[in-house]
Amino acid sequence: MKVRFKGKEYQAEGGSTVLDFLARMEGVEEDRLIAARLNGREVDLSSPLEEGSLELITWEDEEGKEIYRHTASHVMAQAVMELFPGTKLAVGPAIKDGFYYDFDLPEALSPEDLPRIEQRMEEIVQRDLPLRREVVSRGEAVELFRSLGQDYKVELLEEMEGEEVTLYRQGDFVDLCRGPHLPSTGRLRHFKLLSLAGAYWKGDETRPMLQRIYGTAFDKEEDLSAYLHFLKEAERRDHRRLGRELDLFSFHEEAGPGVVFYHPRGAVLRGIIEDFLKEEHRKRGYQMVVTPHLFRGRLWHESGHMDYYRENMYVFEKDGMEYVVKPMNCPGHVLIYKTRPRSYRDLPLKFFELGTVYRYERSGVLHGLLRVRGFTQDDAHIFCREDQLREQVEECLEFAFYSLRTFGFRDFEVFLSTRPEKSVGSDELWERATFALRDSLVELGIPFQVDPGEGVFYGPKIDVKLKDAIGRLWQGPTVQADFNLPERFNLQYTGRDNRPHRPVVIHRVVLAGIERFYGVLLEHYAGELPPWLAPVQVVVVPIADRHLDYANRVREALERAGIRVEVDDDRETVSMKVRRAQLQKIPFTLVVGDRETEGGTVSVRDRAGRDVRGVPLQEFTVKVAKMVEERVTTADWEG
RNA sequence: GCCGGUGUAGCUCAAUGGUAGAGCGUCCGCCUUGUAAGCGGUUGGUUGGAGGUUCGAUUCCUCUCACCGGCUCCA
Repeated sequence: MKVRFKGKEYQAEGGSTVLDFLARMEGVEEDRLIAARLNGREVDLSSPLEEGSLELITWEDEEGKEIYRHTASHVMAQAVMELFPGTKLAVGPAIKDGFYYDFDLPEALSPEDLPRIEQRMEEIVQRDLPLRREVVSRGEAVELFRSLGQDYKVELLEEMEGEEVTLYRQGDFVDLCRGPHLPSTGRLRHFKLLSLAGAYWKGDETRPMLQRIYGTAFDKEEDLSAYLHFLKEAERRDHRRLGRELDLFSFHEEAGPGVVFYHPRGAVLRGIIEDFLKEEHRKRGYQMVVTPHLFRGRLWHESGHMDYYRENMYVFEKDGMEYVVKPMNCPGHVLIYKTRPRSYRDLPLKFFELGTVYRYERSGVLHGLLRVRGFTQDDAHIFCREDQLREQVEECLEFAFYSLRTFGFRDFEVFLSTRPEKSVGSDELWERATFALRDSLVELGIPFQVDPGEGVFYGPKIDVKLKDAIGRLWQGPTVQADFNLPERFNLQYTGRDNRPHRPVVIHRVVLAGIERFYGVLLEHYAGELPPWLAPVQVVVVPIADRHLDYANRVREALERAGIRVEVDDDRETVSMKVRRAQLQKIPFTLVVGDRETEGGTVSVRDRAGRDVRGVPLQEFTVKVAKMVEERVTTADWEG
């Protein structure tokens, strides 16, 4: 039979396996092979060869990593079964950067068990057990897993369609699995178990809680250590730690979870972000508004929030009246819209607010600044005609990208989220809104993915996710088209025809929740904020007491140029003061002693430790002021 | 909310049922200092909170709060 491989056609014998064939091919390293793609299907190396086209799957392919890690999850499952007899297996897929397996265990695992399990995995690797694929009828499989007491597998089988299923066996271990897999457990090289977690069976909180073990596996040792290094790096950048170390913000048990206290330095950074937003919105024709935090419940019934969002709202009663702490700003903006008749000539009308909202979040989900209960959005509502929708959405997206780039983010991923199950409004309205968003993205040439069912209850949305310095994605701007809100509140404008018309509302945020953005920003820069964002931009270090006067003159000169500067006048050594400034991640440290005092200069040390002496004060001031003005994203003194 | 873990001085962490400790920090001296820790002393704790077991609890048990890793949810 004929087999096509890498553009050439080969004659192959019947009855041979994929591996038999590949092993004979030029440039194929047998022990690097993971699986193969035969006529478009992913198959095991041990599969029988068929006529058609054959492609390699190696570690370099995404599928290769997946298969490799999926096998790792089977090895882990076998290890757990051996160590904890009676364990019931749930599911164990490969995920981004690793794998997990969910178990129903007779006892609770503790982190100390992970090394034991890892060790047993090593042994299984040593045994070099072949992974054998087996095709059986669904009935047989049900019988097998029932006899093994594997109830979850039985449940999975009962929900599956088709009459045949595949099993994979390695030694005594058997699992229901589509495959493919590595040819044998001996092929698994570098792996590590990372953490333990609870997880509901099928992600359903009404179903049993299982124990999940997360791990990762790599082909090469250096890739594993690079990944472990990445995890360390993420920990080093943890904004919660930076917030404490840099004295930016805190949380307090006595104040309740999920509400942030910004310290003086932290408030400076927040102020810079807010000033940026106010200025940019003003430039783009937004009108700033301010609305209260507390409304009567009535408004939220009208808006639909009480029906669709109540579990997230703080609702209480006073004087027999229902009140709501606002979880969103839209109803407030609508009230302002409705204070007078609007003409088509007023549109688009763009109301912007740094609106602080409170949303009840379940206690287990709170996470530093990234997930809080009280936060401020750079929220705007654009009231426009339907024919202006696309152009307005495009403007929003451009605004968002401009802002993110200014703050130093370069890479983005864009998602279009469609109608969720729990939602208001007719199919027709949803369709129109969804198409408007899609068209804007297409018009701007922005690549995007569709996220089905992930829209908000009142409309579809575009989400922009930003990639940080170490490649993690974070939720950023969103733009939502809403035909429902205008309907509910009976919003109108007078058209050219002197008749009432219904406007469309666009909800959009640029940096989104300021708290979340703040946290992401800290992690992105690992606390080493560029000069325009750094709460303290310069620390002046006088060498001895006699240099204090000059240090203060330097400070005043810098302050006159609008630079945020402090003098470290503690009676400490220069080394100590430099160290403190470095640990505080201050962009520039100026050491001043006799030479500087005489010459009217400063010694500049930047965060990277570069040290340039004898810089004229004037030159330093101008250069830093320029860095701030230009909002550069680094703080290197030279280069 | 659920599963697991953790809560000891401002921070990082010791103390396995028998009087709660270290380093750093704070404060006070001395040193007047040239680019990431000068020296000495001092201060600091209802061991997250409440209850229980015990002659005795940081340690064991129950409840509760907060935090951490996840699940679910989400800006």
